Amino acid sequence: MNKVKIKFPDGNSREFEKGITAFQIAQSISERFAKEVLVAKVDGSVIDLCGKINNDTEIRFLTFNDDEGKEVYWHSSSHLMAHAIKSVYPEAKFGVGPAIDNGFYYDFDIKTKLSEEDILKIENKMHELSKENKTFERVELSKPEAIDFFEKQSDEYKLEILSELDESSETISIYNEGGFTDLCTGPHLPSTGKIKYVKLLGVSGSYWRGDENKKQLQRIYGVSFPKKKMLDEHLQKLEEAKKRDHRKLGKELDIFLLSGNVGSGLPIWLPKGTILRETLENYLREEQRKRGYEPVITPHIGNINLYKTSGHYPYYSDSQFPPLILEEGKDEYLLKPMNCPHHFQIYASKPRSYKDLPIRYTEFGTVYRYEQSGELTGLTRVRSFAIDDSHIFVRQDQLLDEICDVIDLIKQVFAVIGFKDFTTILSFRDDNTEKYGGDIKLWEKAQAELKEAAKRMKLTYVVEEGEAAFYGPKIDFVVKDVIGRKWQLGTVQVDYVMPERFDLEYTGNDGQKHRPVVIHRAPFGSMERFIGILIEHFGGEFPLWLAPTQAVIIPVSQNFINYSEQIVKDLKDKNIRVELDDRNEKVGYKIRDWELKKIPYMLILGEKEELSENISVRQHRKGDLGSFALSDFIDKITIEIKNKDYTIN
RNA sequence: GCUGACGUAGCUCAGUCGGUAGAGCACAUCCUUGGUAAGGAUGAGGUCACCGGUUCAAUCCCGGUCGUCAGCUCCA
Repeated sequence: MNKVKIKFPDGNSREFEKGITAFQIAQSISERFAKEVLVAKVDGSVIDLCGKINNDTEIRFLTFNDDEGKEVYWHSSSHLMAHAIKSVYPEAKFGVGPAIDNGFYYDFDIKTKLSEEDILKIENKMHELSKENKTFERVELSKPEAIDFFEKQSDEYKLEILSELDESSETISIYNEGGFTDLCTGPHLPSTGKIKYVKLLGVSGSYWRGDENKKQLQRIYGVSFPKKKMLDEHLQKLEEAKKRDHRKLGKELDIFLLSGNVGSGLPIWLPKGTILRETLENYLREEQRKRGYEPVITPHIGNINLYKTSGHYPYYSDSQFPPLILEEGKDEYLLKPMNCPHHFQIYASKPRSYKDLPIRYTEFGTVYRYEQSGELTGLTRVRSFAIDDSHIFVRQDQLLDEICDVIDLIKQVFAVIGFKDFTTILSFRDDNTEKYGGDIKLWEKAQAELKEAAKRMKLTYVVEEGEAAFYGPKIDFVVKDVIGRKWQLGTVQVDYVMPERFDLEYTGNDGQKHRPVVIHRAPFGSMERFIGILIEHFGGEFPLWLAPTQAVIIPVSQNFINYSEQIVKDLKDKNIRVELDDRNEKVGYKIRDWELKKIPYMLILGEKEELSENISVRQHRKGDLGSFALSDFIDKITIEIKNKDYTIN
């Protein structure tokens, strides 16, 4: 047979000469289409366009609009960047350079510490190389040939990767474009000329193989596009995102303060931020009350022995503030890094019956962790934070239902806020037994139960092994911040280990002592991180129920301050959070000011309003809504607050 | 913690190739009493992050510390 039958995504098929390249097939569709095409997908795997087709198959052509097409585009861009680096710094040795969610990076080892100007030089070089439009050529080698090749270049990192490849199961391939060769499985773009608009975004250090004991290489991040408009839009999006950054908005809207005089990573809640936080806390308190939780309050420090029992100390001493030592070895305290040991003391303070369970203690408990200085960012990673914590003590037969109820609560919290873009991760143990406490059989049980609960609650989740806490597996709810960093918010953790360590028990209906299981859970995760993300989620335009200031009264002139004060009083009586702007300024000036502060409603009061005993309402972003009777306005916003509406009209 | 960058008024930033600094906004006072995104005038505000060194002289150069930012690592 000299023909191959090719099936296309639209269901049609055609015959071609055997050995035809994917590119030629694309050309047969149209020259213009062939120009757009980057790679082809054949029988489920992505291949180079120069790949020959020798069997009957299905083919799909991928362009930059396909995720897999983008990935190849950015991967090839990273090769081109490496090429550019190599031509500016010939001694450069390369680590890895993959495509990532929004672009690509490459890790490499050179003596020069790169500056912004150096990056620009590399970027310009990339444009030059792209214009040469060299083809990417794939060459397959045996392992010894490949080792020989990279030894000649004394490319130690590539050799390390090679040494770990299994030659019997993997084809070793290298790609060459314009004299630059890299170890790579591909696939790649047909040629470098496809990479048209490149922006290198920054340089930083990164440990070889992600291991802090290994050498630190330099990493350049970049992004590239086939059209200028796409690059411009991307850069514009990055700029827009910066405006929503909670660190910027937190300052502008007087939500929180980070002061070096207090200490880094120790946020201070300003009056406006405190309203926001307490509103969220009260909402959760009310939900928890309905679900049978009991609030408790515990101290911020605890005897160090508590943490020796729990196993947190000394294994995590690196990430704790050092102990307060009153008498060496006898009287030492720790700023609490978590609330659980305190809550366990409450449980253990008297005998418990199986009839008492589940017991659900809850506390907005502030904990202190000595996070590495380089990790601190705004409110999302801090050294003191309040966990909306709860420890639920259950019997084995209650565990699954209880986990489901907790998931239900977390889902409800996220829905009320309007978080839709989150991922759920089942964090399980891996084979590294040293990292985890307790009996492996109990772990397997706990993991199975979490999985079962996730299924029952219809969560779409991924399993990540090795991400569990040392005392048990967990379900984490993860969201991204404005610059794409992922943060864990809500969490549910199943714990068979701590009850053992603290010797917790209850009397069963058989008269025997039994061990309860503990669920650690936090829907917000921490108030700090949650509100950090919340600020970015709303871009500072909080829904009415959360807005620290819900309405501002603006008298048209000083003559209407009396009337305004009367309206302020009426609104305050109805628990509306209202401010009076009695500054000696024009209306337009004040409106602009409060629009920038993103205040939901402004009430403009002048002669017209005073005579008719009405108010004029202006809504943030929407403008003038016209004249209302005060009582109608109060009714309207009371409903809006009660419903916790979050849609910005 | 590591690599790199940065730190000037409350905020956003300019500036000094070494001779102790400037704008806009905000703030205060006065004029103005104005109707849906900036009315006018005047004024006050800075140990140029901190500590050392070099120098006749340091905000500027050098070293250290602290803080911030990006990334890595870590995150009970």
